[in-house]
Amino acid sequence: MTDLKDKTTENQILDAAEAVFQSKGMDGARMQEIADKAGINKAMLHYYYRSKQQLFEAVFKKAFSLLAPQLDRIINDDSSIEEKIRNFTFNYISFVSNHPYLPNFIIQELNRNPGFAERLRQTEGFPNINKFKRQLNEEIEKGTIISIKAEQLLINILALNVFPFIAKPLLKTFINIDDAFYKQLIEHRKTEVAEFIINSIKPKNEN
Amino acid sequence: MTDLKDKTTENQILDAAEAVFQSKGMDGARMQEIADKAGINKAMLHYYYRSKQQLFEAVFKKAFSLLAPQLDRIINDDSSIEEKIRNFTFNYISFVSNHPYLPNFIIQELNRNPGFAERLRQTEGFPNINKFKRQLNEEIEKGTIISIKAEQLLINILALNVFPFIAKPLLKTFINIDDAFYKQLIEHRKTEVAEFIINSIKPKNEN
DNA sequence: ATCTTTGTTAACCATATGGTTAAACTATAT
DNA sequence: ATATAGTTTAACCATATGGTTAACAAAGAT
Repeated sequence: MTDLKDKTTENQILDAAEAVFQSKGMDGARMQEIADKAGINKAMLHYYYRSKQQLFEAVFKKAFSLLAPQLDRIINDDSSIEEKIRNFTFNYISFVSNHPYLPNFIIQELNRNPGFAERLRQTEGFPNINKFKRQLNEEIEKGTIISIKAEQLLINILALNVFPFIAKPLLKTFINIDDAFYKQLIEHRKTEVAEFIINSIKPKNEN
Repeated sequence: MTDLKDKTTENQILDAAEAVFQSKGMDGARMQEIADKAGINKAMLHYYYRSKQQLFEAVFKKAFSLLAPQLDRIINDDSSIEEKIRNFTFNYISFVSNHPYLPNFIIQELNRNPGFAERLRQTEGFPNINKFKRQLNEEIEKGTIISIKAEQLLINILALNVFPFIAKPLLKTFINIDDAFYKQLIEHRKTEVAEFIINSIKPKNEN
């Protein structure tokens, strides 16, 4: 019977746990709130996931597995560096716009528990950057891209794409705009960020 | 007597609270741990700062007032956009290298309590971007900088400078390097990030 | 039909946690 | 010396919190 029918409860729990953990973090989350949101008894949480920690890890791994393989796929396909930058930017911002809590959740919890990050590398779909590195160096060699370390470029790509979601409250206040305008800025970034990056790594005087 | 002599206890508390709050966040911090770290009785925390919330806010405001005015000063001085980018990048990365918990602490707590951000705008030293905006638009008019919205450029500048500190555990795993090498990457970024940005906003074919 | 496994609940438990209190201590002013 | 105001402590308190238990319900297997 544990096939598909009674998965409902387990899924209700996971859904509720996602909502609570992702908006309040491990420390701020309360088992009671998760139970309430799932519409079940608190004991059920422990019946399906032994402890808060294990429920949390289930949520975390699911969240991570939603983002990481996406990045991995794009940086390891057959397109050019330039196309990869455009693809990643567009896909990532589109996806995260619909899951705005994800990036902050992941980064926050990795900060709380840095050892966690290491355990993730073993995960299926964890981004491998070797191909990207080789490809970038080839394009630099050919002169189609200026000299830049792959690590730095990858940090820059991630920074420009992820940061606006993580720092939204700060940035909104800083540039003094409301939610609607912020959303609009993000929308523009789906293409602008890629151009910004590409502009930066394209050689000058290319005529 | 409350002049300078007995400020010690109050300062010990604030120092301890800083350490604990900044590494564990509001939710993860424990009053007992702060008391222990300060080497005093837990009741003292409430004697000097009525509640956890008030102690937290003291820590938060101090942290914010360490970063914000620095940014404000740079973007409102008389130098060119290009110089401002170089100055900010160098100063910010240098400063935060010595206070690595600060950016994550601030951004995390603003996410936990977005209303907090609004209250900060009144703060002395809160960055005002109007001059930067005007200046940027003038330079764009003159053709020394390509067309870009001030808001987007500011987001990009902050993203490239701040993100590597916030996402350190993720990035370390992602690009598969140890602490020493990460430190080195950051060191390079003190100048590289500015060049990256400037490269991106400088018109091509400038000869 | 009834035994067994799985799912669910209400009540309970031990401990952690933010906060309080009353008494003791310290030092200064008179 | 001693009254006074500020400082510090140990003990205490109410509540929140993660987790457990025992009894009960549902459903499949025999």
